[in-house]
Amino acid sequence: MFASHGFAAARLDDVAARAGVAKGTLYLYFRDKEALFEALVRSAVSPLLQHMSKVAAAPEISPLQALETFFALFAKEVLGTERKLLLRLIVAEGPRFPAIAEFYYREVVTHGLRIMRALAERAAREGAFTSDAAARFPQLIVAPLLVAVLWDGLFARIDPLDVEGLLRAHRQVLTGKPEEDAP
Amino acid sequence: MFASHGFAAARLDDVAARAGVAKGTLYLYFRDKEALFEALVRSAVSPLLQHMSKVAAAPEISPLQALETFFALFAKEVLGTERKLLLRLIVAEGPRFPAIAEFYYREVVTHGLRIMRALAERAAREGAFTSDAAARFPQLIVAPLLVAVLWDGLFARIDPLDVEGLLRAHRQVLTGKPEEDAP
Amino acid sequence: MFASHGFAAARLDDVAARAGVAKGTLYLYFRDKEALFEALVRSAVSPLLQHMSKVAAAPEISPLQALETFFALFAKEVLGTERKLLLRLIVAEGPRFPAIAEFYYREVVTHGLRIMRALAERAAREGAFTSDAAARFPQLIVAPLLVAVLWDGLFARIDPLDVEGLLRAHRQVLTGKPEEDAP
Amino acid sequence: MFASHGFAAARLDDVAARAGVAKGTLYLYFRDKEALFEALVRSAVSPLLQHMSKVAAAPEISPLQALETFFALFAKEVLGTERKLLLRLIVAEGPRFPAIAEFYYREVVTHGLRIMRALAERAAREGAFTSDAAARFPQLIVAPLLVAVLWDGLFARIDPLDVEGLLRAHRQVLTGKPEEDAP
DNA sequence: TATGAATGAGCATTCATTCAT
DNA sequence: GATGAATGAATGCTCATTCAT
Repeated sequence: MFASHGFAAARLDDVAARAGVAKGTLYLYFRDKEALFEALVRSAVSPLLQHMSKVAAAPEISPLQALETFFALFAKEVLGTERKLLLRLIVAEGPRFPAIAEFYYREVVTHGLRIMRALAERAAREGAFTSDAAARFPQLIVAPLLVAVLWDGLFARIDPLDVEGLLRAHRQVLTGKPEEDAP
Repeated sequence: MFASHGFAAARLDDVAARAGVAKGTLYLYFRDKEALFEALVRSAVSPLLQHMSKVAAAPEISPLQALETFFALFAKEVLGTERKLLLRLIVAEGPRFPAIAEFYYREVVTHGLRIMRALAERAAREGAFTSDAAARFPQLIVAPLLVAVLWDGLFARIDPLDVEGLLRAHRQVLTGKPEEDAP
Repeated sequence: MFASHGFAAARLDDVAARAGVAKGTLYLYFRDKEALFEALVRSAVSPLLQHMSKVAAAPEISPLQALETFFALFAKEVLGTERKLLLRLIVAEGPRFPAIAEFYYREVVTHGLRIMRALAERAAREGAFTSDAAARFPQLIVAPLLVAVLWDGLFARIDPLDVEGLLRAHRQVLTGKPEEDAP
Repeated sequence: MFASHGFAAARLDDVAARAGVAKGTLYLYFRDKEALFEALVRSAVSPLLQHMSKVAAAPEISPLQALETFFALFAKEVLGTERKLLLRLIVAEGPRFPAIAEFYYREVVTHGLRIMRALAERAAREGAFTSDAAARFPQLIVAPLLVAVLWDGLFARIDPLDVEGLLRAHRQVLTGKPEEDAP
């Protein structure tokens, strides 16, 4: 409900109904709507973390392979599931919920950027990336993923995005190669 | 009010107060809250479009210069003003206001991407970009800008972003050059 | 507007529009909505009075003929026109507008009943009516007319009323004749 | 509240206060103001129906006695109670609430007229009525009752109606007898 | 005299929150 | 623990009324 309606427009009636409990029951577990919302985000974030850890724990494969794997995982496990809604939710409601934003920053953003940075540094060292720019600003690696998620939410019906093509092109830019080798 | 509170949480009382009119007056000009919201977005978007067109219509400057100008303009006119709130607003409320999303797509996204595509094609042809990847997916050029806006709204207080550095690094990645010439 | 929507639901916007003037103009002529309403009713009542006078001024025809004439006039000039709305309006809003009710009583009801009473007295004297009951309660003569008006407003769409038949039957009852002579 | 103020002017605040509940509580039981209004009419009408059925189901009493009983019942249970307000309410608001009008027609009018018609037919057959006019248009029997209710609402303060006298005179007219036997 | 933009009190409706059972 | 009926503050919207032009 929160993901599809936003914080303010989500009704606790519906939340309770979807949870299969009475509305009053919610208040046994959460002080108020905000607390429920924050708990939801926190709990929804952990699977995201686990997925990220998987990628991070990947064995010694080349940076490019790691990037490809990461992108594929993202496409499948975030864009392909309701997890994309979580991302949108944080972007939409974060500014009004500093606690949420901070939590998300601490639990997801720093981890993710650390992994991306390590990847980019290795890639720069090994010559896979044309510079250490992405290592200094690992946000550059993730930015198109975020665009994909938001595009999906906003314009999917008008002009669906070729996510795979976008990510392939993104890798092309990062590696500076005019053409990507067929897999 | 919309930008800082979101659509649902913005109260028309406050909107009217800020506008210096009585609540009823709003209804002389807008059918309802939603119409007011759409009008706001429309009106706030026009100057953005004009700015973009200016850059696009720039005469014979190199693609890299155009990129730099564009980024600078963005940093100053969007990130440096309340317009960044508008962007966040659209991202946050767009999914629930298809009309807004479609309007924004038609009026802003297509224009913007067309300009970026033209720029990227020229850059690819002239060898300024390492490939035509950005020409095929001009979203790649804009993605870090969006990230900058969202980062600003979410994490500015915790970990402010070096926007200039980010954009410089972004240009570095796009051009494939290990280091950018000092301006 | 008042007739079809009732006092409360009639909007002065619409009244002004139908009158072809601006809303503010109404207030040049009427202190407020109530004053306008009362003026409307007062002015609409006068044609009713004129019609009644016609009947009253009828030459020396038999009571039965007078009755027939009166009923026919009513069917044509009240039920067949928008005047029936006025009647409904007074019935509906009268209880909340004592001034209206009193005015209507004074201007219409007393006149009407006086005429009916005179008619009934003559009819009783001449043996056209079976008793002086209708002379003592001339409302009895008018009651079916009122029923016809209200029925028209409430049930016309479900079960239209044969007004002519009703009034013929009513005359039959009043005169006590098993069958009415064909005219 | 509805009866004394009309539908539009009745405030749910007052309704709730009179019901001894909070305003929000009303919406637990009725979808909106209109639904509440319809429910009110429905609930107020049922006792009326039951009373009527009682009289109708009366065993072997003469038509005249039935008529007398019916009129007495009406005087006591409608004119003597707040139910008369209901009648006025339906007359006043019916035209704007077709559902109400139809419901009232189906549930009350048809029943009532059927009973009156049966009574009138028997009376005509037995010679108690001078013709079958009232059997063909049973509205004629009820009309003075309606007049009594409306008169009460409109002119009671100016010129109270002798209801008993009116109804006695009405029976006189129906039966064609110059004078009614003392009971 | 006429306008119509502006007003703001008023009201129906919603929904987060409470609490007796 | 769980319920769900009840609450009442909050808010979008309407419309009679005013008044500067």
